[in-house]
Amino acid sequence: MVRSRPSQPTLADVARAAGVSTATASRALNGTGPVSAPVRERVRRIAADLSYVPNPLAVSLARRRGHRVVIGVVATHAQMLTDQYVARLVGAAAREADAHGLGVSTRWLRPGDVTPVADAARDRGVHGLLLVNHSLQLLDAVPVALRGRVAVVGPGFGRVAAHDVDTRAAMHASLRHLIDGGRRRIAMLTGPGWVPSMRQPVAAYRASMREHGLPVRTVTGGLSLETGAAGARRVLRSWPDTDAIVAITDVTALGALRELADSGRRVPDDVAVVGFDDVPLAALGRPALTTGTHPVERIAAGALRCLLDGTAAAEAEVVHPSTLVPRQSA
Amino acid sequence: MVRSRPSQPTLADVARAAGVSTATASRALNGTGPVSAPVRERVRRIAADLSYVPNPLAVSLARRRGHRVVIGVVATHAQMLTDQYVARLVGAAAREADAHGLGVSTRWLRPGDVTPVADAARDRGVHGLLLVNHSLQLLDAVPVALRGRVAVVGPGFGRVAAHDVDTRAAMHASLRHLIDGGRRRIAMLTGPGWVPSMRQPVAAYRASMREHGLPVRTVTGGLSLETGAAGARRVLRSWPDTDAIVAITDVTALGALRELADSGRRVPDDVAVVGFDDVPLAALGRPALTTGTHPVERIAAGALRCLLDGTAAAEAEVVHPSTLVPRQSA
DNA sequence: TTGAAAGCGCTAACAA
DNA sequence: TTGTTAGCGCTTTCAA
Repeated sequence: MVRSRPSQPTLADVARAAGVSTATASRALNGTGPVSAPVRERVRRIAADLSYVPNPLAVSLARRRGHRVVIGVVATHAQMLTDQYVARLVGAAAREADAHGLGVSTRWLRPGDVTPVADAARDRGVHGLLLVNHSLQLLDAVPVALRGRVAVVGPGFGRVAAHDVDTRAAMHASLRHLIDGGRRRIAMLTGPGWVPSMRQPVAAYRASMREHGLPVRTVTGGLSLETGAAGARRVLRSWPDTDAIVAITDVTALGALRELADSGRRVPDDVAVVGFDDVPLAALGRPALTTGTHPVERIAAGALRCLLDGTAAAEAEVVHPSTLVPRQSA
Repeated sequence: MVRSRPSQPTLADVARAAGVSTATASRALNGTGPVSAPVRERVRRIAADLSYVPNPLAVSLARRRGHRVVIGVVATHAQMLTDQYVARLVGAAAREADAHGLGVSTRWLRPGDVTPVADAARDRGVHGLLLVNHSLQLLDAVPVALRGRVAVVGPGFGRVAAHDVDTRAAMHASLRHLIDGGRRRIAMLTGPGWVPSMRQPVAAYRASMREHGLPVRTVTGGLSLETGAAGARRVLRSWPDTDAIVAITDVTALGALRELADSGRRVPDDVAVVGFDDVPLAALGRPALTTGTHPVERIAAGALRCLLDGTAAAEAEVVHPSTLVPRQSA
């Protein structure tokens, strides 16, 4: 089959110009296997001269690995894929992926539906899977074919490589800040029960409060502004003497802030409020929200990297620190 | 070379089971080329029975096309890649890409530096390029090798396929809303000059104001809260009787809102404010910001789709409508 | 309407 | 330390 010469130089071109076989050229460029120093240098120089760029498709095909990382987001509604947090995560992953010649794509996973994981295992284009908002059940459904190619953002349950923010330490820091500021009757607005990553801070809150001999006051909520406001209302009704509220997320905290304003309480004078996530809005609102940072970019980069390096098999649980940002609300 | 049988069925397996050649099987499954109806049916059924999933890498390699879409974001700082707008765009693109078995990655382009575009053309893994915040100069630097595989978010200058929000109509709608509400002395906070997509709304503002016989009052700004506040301050100093401000983005508008509050003006009583983008914060703040929606998800999906379909060559300029969301600020 | 076979560009097992 | 060569799984000529 005669075909017009493609413009891009291939490994064969480099090898020919260097007077070696493609195998040697491959070894020289990848640093894999034995190659004499002079040959390696020559091959590399010639590759540079020809401005040779390996075809990542051919590389991946030959290495039998996929070309993209699928970010599986567990959510009740497809709309949650456009959530700020998810977008931040995907953006960071997409950036990290570029350096490796890979791409990322996102996929919606319904809670309880594990078939997408099996599908991913069957798709040879999938290099790895990054799970968000996953449950333990989902991790248990990961087929062997995908072993070592799965990482999660959140708790790993000792099953897979996991990258998470240190919500426990963040909660301790928030409570310490409040207690140091003289608050004693501190209530917590928690998240919905189906998100496992939101159970840890609640546990930390309980433990910390007990440890300080302070009353435990929790109200279960959602993740929206409205549920935050409703939660604050419930708190004030149940325990009118509450002098501080810690919320599971900034959005919840902002809802609480609004409710407090509407009910005539002064923040932070009457009630202090602390959030978590440090969304852009936190710094801009009035009063500006005291909150803990969420190093999403670092988490995404870390998780993606261990997926790309094949480090996922290590099943490491990396916890990224959060920093308390004191502003006006507490 | 002996190798353990891989678990995934290949096209060869399907062809063998159907008693045809791989060529016929390929044609039958892809619907390309002539295949008799019964053969096609048989092949498809067998493929389904075997739960055959084509290897996207092999497909792409054979078809000589890339496996990922690179989103090139022109920005002065790398940090702008973590911008809300960009994250929303990337998130939407990643979602759309998944259905096509592709991935996306992002790359930072410094203003004026066109080498990354040439690099992308040289990388056989790049299926297409999606440019954001691009300049005309950048589009002119697109090498022929990339022709028809580039799409942009923003103005296409008649060079490439372009998807954009209808900023012109959005500006007209905002001004109509203000004028209907009795405002006459309407100032505009514009964006930095190097972002070409931000010139159109300014032009629309000028045209519309002239058309109504109203005074044109523009103040050049940045895209941050601070520059928004500074812009509002300049407006009030230059034209103290200003009764409305339209801002190039929501963040700028929020900055103006804060400045107005600090200077004791009531919104919307003394001065009305309209933004653009409809960021989450717009609805949550007090007063809630009147703004125009920015259908980023639809823009990203559209741009990506025309990249994947090869429709990019059509050089179509698709303009997505924006909707005015009246809230408290105007 | 079908099949044989030549790629696509690279990696890695094996022999030398 | 190097080269030969058989894949990786699919598409697409070309001849039948």
